[in-house]
Amino acid sequence: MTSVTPRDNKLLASLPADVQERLFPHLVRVAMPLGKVLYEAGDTMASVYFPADCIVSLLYVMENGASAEISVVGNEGVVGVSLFMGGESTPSRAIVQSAGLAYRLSAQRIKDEFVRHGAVLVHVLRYTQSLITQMSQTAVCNRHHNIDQQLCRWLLLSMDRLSSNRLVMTQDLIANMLGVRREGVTDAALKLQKLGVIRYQRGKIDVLDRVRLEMLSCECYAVVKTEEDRLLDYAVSAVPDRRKPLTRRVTQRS
Amino acid sequence: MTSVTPRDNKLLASLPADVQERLFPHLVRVAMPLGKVLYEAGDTMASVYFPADCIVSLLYVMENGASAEISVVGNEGVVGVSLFMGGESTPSRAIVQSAGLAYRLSAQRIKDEFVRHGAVLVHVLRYTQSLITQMSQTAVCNRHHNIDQQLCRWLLLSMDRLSSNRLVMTQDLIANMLGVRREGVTDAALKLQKLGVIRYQRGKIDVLDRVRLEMLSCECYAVVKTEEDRLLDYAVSAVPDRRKPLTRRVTQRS
DNA sequence: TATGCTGGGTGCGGTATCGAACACAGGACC
DNA sequence: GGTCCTGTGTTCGATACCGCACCCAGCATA
Repeated sequence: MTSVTPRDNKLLASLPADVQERLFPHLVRVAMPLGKVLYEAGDTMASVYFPADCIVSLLYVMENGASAEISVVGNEGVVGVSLFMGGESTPSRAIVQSAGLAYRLSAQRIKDEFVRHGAVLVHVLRYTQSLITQMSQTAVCNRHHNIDQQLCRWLLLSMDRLSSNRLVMTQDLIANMLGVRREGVTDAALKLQKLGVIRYQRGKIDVLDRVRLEMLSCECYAVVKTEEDRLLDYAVSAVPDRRKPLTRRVTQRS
Repeated sequence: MTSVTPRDNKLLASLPADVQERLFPHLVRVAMPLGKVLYEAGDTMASVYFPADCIVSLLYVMENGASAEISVVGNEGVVGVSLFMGGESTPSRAIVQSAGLAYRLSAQRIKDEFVRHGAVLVHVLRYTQSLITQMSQTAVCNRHHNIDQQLCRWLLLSMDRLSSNRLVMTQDLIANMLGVRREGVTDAALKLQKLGVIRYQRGKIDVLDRVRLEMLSCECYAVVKTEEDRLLDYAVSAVPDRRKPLTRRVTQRS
């Protein structure tokens, strides 16, 4: 818990040493309790957040109150891409889905760094593209796949962003994220439990058989994961304009 | 038809004069016939396309062949944002949804221009953010709104990208875009026709009452349109880092 | 022990959409 | 004129999900 450092965020960790030296002194470690709202839809953003061990959901809330998660951000990325995209705000809400810590950076710092057109620009843009993939795939998934499959996808995406295979998350909250009824999640979760893939009890979900979970998931998880692996291959992406090999890795355990 | 110029693309038109002078000689005018595939999912992109009077759909195709449009690009934007985002490819297909002309620019030219970190970077990033809004809203719309509403949204988004209020588009194609059955579109279109909002005949759709169409649409159209207006206010966005006023304009006729 | 709250399980009718099959009409082509 | 193809209209049963209502179990608190 106290051993968390900025380098727990993979995006930060992958930046060149000189950029890290320049940036890290300005990072503020902040607690991210479950349910904390980082931005409300339309808010002008004052900072970006680099999750260390928490998960943040980007959620659209409709006029009638119904909602749907469009993407999820963990220690592989950053919350608040609109800041460097130039829009300063988005119509979505950012809310903490799994508690933990994050590092906050002021809007001006990230923009200054962005304008230098160095590694930060390259990294955050590639990350943003992976976010676009996740959003697009969510759109398709919402259209074509049933709750059972979507629950699997959601569990996998969440697990990838945590070190453990236990999620602290009620079915009601999951239903809100998926934009479906709580009962629908109950049904799907019951099926998974009967298959021995997960076990849950009052808000705690343990994934017992990840491989089977992947098989039961729709293709959307694999697409997102593959594209993430390709785009966030931070280790070698520090040189701008260097073409990445396009090989797609097979989905595998984190 | 022959009077089309690069300035018919609003993104190009809004660039500063010096950038236009540098860029325009490298633009190639290309025909965009209905159904032409600009990129297949996963293709490495060789060029970007600035639509002049055509519409391009970004489409996800699933393993089982089912598909869904995640966003639509007209003369307000550019096709191929992955090129400057750094990914070089996306898992989506880009396909011409309404025939016309576009201006093609090679991958290297756009990247060179991007690296100068001038108006082009600012413009395309803001445009990309509006694209993100469209994708996100599509995800939510797919989850929560019925075919009737989605058809209205889709017609409005398409009309905004054409000068006329006639769409040349069969119900079957629309169904592919929305990711629903053709019969579902037939039903929805029949209702709209009976209300006197549209008239159609064998692949030609005339919008007779746009105001009513907007009222019948779900909120998703207004959200996307408002955000587009805010982000693509090209006229005054040429200065990097200049903060835009955050006033939201009411949705109105194009 | 009583109470209350939260998380989860179940049942029921309603509805939107699906998959499939078929019928019909406009227009192009011979 | 006849023929064919494409675009549209219609029907029917299946199903996934919804809204609602209610119940039960675990757990904390008094």
